[in-house]
Amino acid sequence: MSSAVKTIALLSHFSPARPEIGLSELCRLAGRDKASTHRYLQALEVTGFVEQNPLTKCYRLGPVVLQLAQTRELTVPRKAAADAVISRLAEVTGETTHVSVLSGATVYPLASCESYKHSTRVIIDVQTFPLHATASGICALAFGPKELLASASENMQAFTADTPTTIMALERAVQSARETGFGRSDRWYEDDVCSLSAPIFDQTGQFAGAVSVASVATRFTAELDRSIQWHLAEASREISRNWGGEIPETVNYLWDKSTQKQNIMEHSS
Amino acid sequence: MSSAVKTIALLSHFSPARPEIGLSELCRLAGRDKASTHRYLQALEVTGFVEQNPLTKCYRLGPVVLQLAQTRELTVPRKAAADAVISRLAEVTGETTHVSVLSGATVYPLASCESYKHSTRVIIDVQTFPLHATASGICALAFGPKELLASASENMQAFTADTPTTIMALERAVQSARETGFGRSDRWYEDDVCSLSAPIFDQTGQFAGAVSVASVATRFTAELDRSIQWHLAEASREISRNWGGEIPETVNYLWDKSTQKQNIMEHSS
DNA sequence: CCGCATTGGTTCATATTGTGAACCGATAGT
DNA sequence: ACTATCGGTTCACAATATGAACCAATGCGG
Repeated sequence: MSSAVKTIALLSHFSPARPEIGLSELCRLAGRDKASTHRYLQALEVTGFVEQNPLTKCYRLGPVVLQLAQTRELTVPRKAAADAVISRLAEVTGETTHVSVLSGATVYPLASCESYKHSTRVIIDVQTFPLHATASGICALAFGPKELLASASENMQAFTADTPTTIMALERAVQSARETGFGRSDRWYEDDVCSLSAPIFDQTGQFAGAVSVASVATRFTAELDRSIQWHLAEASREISRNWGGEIPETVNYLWDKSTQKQNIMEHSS
Repeated sequence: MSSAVKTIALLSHFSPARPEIGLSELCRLAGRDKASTHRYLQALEVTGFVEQNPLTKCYRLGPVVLQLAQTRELTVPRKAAADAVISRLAEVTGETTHVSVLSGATVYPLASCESYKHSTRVIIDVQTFPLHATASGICALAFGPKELLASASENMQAFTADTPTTIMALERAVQSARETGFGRSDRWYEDDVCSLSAPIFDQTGQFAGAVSVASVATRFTAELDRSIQWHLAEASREISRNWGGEIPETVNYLWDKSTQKQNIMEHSS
């Protein structure tokens, strides 16, 4: 691994939950010695990626990240387009919603929105969505480039008792997503969290990301499941359109079928 | 220089004006060979800092920068606080306004706002504000840590025919800023651009950044100058308050004096 | 259709750079 | 006064970065 990657990797330890980190603490988090970590931090400091709180000596993210984000958003204005959609999605479903994007072999969070309908709700605070254990990840495997499966199977960490840890279990989940048009994670990544995801497609016609609803497992009824599916399909259609893409007919067919089935069920009930 | 710094430095070549860059082009911009540049880019790609446009093979900023920016903004929510103020400032002055922050020995842009009052206006598209040639930089030298002067005098590049390039000229500018409470740049960085800056102070009582108005030189009259000074002082007071700081009495006194002098002039006119 | 230029990307012997245990001085709690 | 922690530095040793030369692919003018 290049030293540049090791240096840059330090940045991933900063998060809203842990925005300021001292040298020793960062050593522990990164699993490295003080000398190296300090050198890395100096490299990040001269480039403006971190700055040191002069009072506490702790490090925090620096101002250049704001510049870069602005350029990224002007280049690929995906966040702004997704924000409004997931906000509405959170409102109608009453659950936490989020959008993730695929870059290389990794699914990154792009934006999230919490609903205030319930006093308990899911908080999205992850750096990357594991391919094998999250609804977004399953979506990526089912509708994204097929090389992803290799990456996914390399590291199938068990986050909960239910996380799929065998290739067979993973392939079953992926197959199910391809048949329904939705990724699904039932207490696979966090206890008590059920998630549903719909794939998003961009101007190249490729899988570009996923829009998801994360619900507290205890209130995730079959009815809510159906409702979320319908709204997810709508949300994905809208975001895909905003990103310059459109839903492939094969996927559209799956969603329509799923919706029709629901209508039938609703009529018969 | 560490390889990490060299790697990270590649990111600074991405800007709204040049959001996607090919390998060869980046080699030229960075002044390095293809092999190294390619290795750097791979490091940036695996960490999600850049991604490759699959069609053009060009590289562009990746999604992680958005994550980092979000964390930064939650940690140090300076941009949001400044945005509203510079927007109003742009409206009342009719000129382009911006806010910069000091991190280490570098002044970075944080936010900018263009006025639509005139058909010609200044566009802010810089990565860093040179200490010796911009109003923000002079502010930093005049009111920031005194070590900055050494950094500034190390590289006094002449951007225009009027850029101060001697220590003496620079010290004169800094002295003037200390006496008036405003940084000033009269066609020092770009031809036809006059800028005025007021220092911003944060919760530690230290200089934290500057708020500036950049005007097209040909319409920069003495009257506009006075008007901008008054509004800048107000803007700085407000942003400093938002950032948890307050204006030192010494600076407040300078601004008040400046305003009073203006009143006297207005009365006598 | 050919030749020339340019693209993104790779190889490998060489030389620079990264590494981390041990260390220092400062601070804080017992 | 003792101990533990903090941020930060040193230096012999080991790994990593470097870049000229090299492919293969693409585009373009004649």
